[in-house]
Amino acid sequence: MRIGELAKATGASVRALRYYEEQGLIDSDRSASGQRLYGPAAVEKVLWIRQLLAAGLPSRVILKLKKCDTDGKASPEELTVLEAERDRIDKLATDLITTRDRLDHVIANSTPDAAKARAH
Amino acid sequence: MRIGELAKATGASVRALRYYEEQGLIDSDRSASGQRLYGPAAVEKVLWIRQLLAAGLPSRVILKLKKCDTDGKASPEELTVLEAERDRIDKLATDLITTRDRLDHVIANSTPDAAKARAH
DNA sequence: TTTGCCTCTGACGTCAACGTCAGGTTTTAG
DNA sequence: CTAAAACCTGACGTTGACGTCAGAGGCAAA
Repeated sequence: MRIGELAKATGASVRALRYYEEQGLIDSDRSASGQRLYGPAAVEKVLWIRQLLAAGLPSRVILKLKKCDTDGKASPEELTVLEAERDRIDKLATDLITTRDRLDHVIANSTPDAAKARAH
Repeated sequence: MRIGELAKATGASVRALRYYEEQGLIDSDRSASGQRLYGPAAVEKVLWIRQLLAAGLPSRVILKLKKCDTDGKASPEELTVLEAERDRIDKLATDLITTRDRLDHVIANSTPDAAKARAH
């Protein structure tokens, strides 16, 4: 598949895909004329990258992760970084839940028919 | 308390606190010479703001939220925005959990003593 | 072959949440 | 009284993940 098709399949923009390649996060074959060509496995890879980006991992760290993934091994320092990221994500997730709950509470108090509840 | 003390109490930098004020997220009294003075309640307010920022809410949205909080009511459109943010946070949190799990899996496979497991 | 869309490589623009520096005033410790 | 530390207002710098534009070439249909 070409880059436009991969973009549609993943939700990433064409620019984003070129950026990922520029950062070393994905690879591509090239046609005789220089156009990028991807196998079907690229879809999953890009989706995974986007999940990690959404989780706040910078592309440098995702690059480490990719090496671990392909090599099946990591240096102790890299491993430390990855574990730190995992813990950060974990804390972030639980913090987000409490934030959502508080936000929900504020919304409830701002909802018109909450006047009754407050009046009580 | 003055701005430096509030910074230490909240973990925010002095610059960040001035930025929050600039965006209308917090208020401050001023001393005769123009220095910012805060009541003890400011600590909680700032911590809440930081939670929301960490959750990815832009300051514009946090400003809406502040108005709802002080007024105890919101316009329907504002309410829609806030509910959308809540849902976004909710989805983000669950996505983060699955991302962490996948990341954990990769880490396990990259750990030296995982060779045994793979060899099996 | 011409039309219209896709793709290419630079390269500059953007945006939010601050960091940082300059140049000056204020507060506090000794 | 003085020096260090904290504070003030601008204003410019930074960072990451792209958006956007320019100029040139590639590809399928009619």
